[in-house]
Amino acid sequence: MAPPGQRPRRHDPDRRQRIVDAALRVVGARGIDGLSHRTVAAEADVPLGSTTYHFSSLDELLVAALRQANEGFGRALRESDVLADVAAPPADPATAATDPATDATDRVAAATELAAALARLMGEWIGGERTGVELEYELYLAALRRPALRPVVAEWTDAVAEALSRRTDPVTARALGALMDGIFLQVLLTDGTYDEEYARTMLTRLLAPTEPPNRPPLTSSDSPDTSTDT
Amino acid sequence: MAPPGQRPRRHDPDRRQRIVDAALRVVGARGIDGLSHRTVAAEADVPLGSTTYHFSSLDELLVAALRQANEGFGRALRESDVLADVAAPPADPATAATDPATDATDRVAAATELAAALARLMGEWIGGERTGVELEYELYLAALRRPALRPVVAEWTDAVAEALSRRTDPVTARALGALMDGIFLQVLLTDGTYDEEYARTMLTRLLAPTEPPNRPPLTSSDSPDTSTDT
Amino acid sequence: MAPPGQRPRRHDPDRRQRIVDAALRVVGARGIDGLSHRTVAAEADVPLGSTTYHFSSLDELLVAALRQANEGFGRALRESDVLADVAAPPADPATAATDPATDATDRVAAATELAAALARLMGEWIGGERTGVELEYELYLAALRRPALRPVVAEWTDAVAEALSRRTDPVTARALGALMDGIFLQVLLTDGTYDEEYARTMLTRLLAPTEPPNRPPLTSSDSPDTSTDT
Amino acid sequence: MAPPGQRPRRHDPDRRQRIVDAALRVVGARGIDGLSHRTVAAEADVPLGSTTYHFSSLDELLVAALRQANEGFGRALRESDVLADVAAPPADPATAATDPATDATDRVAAATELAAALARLMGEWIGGERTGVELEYELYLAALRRPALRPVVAEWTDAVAEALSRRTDPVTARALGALMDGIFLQVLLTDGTYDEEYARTMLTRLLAPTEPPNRPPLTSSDSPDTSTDT
DNA sequence: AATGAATGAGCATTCATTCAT
DNA sequence: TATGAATGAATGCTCATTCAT
Repeated sequence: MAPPGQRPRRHDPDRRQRIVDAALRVVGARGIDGLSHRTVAAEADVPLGSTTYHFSSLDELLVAALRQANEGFGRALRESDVLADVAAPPADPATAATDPATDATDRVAAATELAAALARLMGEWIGGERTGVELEYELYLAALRRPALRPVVAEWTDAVAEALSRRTDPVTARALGALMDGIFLQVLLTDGTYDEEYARTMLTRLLAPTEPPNRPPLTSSDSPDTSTDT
Repeated sequence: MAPPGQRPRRHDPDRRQRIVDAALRVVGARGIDGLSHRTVAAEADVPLGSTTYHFSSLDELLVAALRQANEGFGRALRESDVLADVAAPPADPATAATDPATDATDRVAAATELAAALARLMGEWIGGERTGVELEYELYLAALRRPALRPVVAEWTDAVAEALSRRTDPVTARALGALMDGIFLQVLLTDGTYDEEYARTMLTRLLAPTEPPNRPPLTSSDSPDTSTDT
Repeated sequence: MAPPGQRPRRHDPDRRQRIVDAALRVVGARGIDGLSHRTVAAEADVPLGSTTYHFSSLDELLVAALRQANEGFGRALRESDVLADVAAPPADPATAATDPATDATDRVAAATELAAALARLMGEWIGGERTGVELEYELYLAALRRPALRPVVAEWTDAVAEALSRRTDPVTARALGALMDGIFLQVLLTDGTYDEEYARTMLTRLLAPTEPPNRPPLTSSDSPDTSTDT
Repeated sequence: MAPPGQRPRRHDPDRRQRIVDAALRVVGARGIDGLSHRTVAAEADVPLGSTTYHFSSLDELLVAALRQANEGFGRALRESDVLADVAAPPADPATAATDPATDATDRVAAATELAAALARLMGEWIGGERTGVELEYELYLAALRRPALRPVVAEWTDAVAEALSRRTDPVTARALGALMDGIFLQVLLTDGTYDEEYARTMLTRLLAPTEPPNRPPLTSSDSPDTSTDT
């Protein structure tokens, strides 16, 4: 039994974990630029050499930290009502297409509901301590210049897309993620405030595909300009 | 008279400008973390003291650099056909609502067109050297942790929103910006490829406000799976 | 029974040998300064502790490595035609001194031949990958500051001198070694190219003692064999 | 006037020089491996940052140190009687070739003399503190793995060759340098003793081109300058 | 107004070695 | 007998900033 307050502590399992936790605290408090072997060692109360032993480079530590942060939000997502089985995932639109009118109505309702749930979740997340969101976005955005983080970000966006795919098609799911990112950033980067109503509206639009009103849907003239890309 | 071969260059107007240009090159090449008084002095070929003289802190230099980068994209935006006066800006959707049917048709056409123009612009931007986009996003996102940059980012998002407001309402304009950011980031952060079709589709949805149900619209062919990505 | 995919490898004979081989590769690739318990363990694919177990200090490992490198060149020397018994080793110049003229002629011919063989061998050695020579010289020269290596270097120079003594007297043999070292170093230290002709010429001179022809100039005390080496 | 013992010392010219001197002392005392920004700063009694300011890399410092060491030996060489104009430099052996017999005699005498002077100089150098020679050779040999030093070594060998060219042809001059290096190394690397007689003998041989006795002495095309160096 | 010299803090990383198993 | 974990020291280097000109 090691005397408390001292620092013999040879055998120390889950020291690795403690270091990751400390890294998240450091990034939260001082930003990624504030993360160094020294700062994290101090925060975790372990010797300097210990941090380089467990994570041979800072990138490695960042990867672990980002992955852990992702799990945090993933859990929040899962625990929220976003994924509640209000309506069965309409994975295949064709199956349920018995009564068009009813179907459409249901789909719009489901979309509204999902958008609202997402907007609420966003509000909850950003409403807490700003540090939390900032921390996660800082790690997330660091992938811009640190290729080592990119696979982890990809894992993350895939996971979100997949989760939302239970309530919409995969492509839309990705777009929802993109829009949520964009909205968060507008708030974070400009010292703005989060407007849940705005988020809900826009997410809803993304979920309700452009459907021209009561006219024979898209005229053929619509096809050509579709293909204008590249 | 300065001895030839030396580097006197006292009285040097636009030295300030040269420093900003150099800063952009440095950030493009080595990231924000690679920006220092030294690196920028070397890149601009000015004495070290000169950089601290003109920009007493790095933040100040970053502000100037971000502002200049913004102007670059602003110019591209203005020169593109995104803002072409195809249709008069329907600033207030209510005003033009004379003939619902015609109006709706026009609006859909205008939306499709604007979305396509934006998606194309995005493609052009990201299609060039990745460095360019990366550089701008790096400066832009740096505001997350550098309050000094936040006003500049706000200026920027306001400018974009205002520009787009000529073709849609201000709120939607902001959302377009958010979605564009989100899409760009998905590409940049995951080493992904830009899918113009996907971008066009989602921007279109954002531009086509949710039309309340009770009508029998949707043909199955119109459902989300249209957006074939990859 | 070790689980597959792991790396149990307890009882591993010739692990010691594998470590020495790895050390040579490491020095070849990264220089002596790049040699550490860690690098060699990685290169040999053995656990870190294993290197400190078999070689309690780096000097010990260097000794083993140098000895092994020497054997490599020793073998090359033996396999070359340098030691071919073209002419019987004129160990004692005096013995054969029957007919001065003939003898002198023969000796010149033998010297020319030996010098040519040595120069050729040098060319072959340095002509391959520069890494090989560099590696050996690096270990060899390390003795300058590492007394532990000096006995090994002495072994080596003695061995070379002894080998050459079959074709010339011991003192000259040592000088040949010295000149070869000097020539190699001129090439290695200045990024120069090896000039076999030059080497041959100078080795020949060393082998053909300044024997004043039929004139009486030099006092006998001046002749080379006077130089009693230790 | 700065208070002694303190360390204000802002304006300090020739601090650069002091650092180089300190570097030589450090290498002399602890070897190149013992040279670090810290050790040299301590030895020179300057702040750590000062060493990195004046020499942005250790290689740069080593270059300066080696150059300075070279100058030391160069001075010794110049001050010795090695270059004394005993006989006019027979730069072109052909010119003086009036009376073959006399000429040959003179040349042998000159060679003997030069060799003796060189051997004596070597003895003086190595006879002093071993540290001096060791230090210079350590820097010199470091070029093996540090390309940055190679040009300096080349400068040096060229300078020596050129100096000796006043007393012999350039190719032979280079060979003299090589042999001297080789002899020094045999002493330094094996804890041996310097044998001036041996050195003199071998240097003499190098200076006395193999001229077969009483036979028509090799056409001039065969003389040392044959060895076409680059 | 402009700048080169100077400096102390801090950085990521590598390392020989110790130690408990 | 081997070995993975652990650790404190050290290294090369970059830096923002200060200061005397």
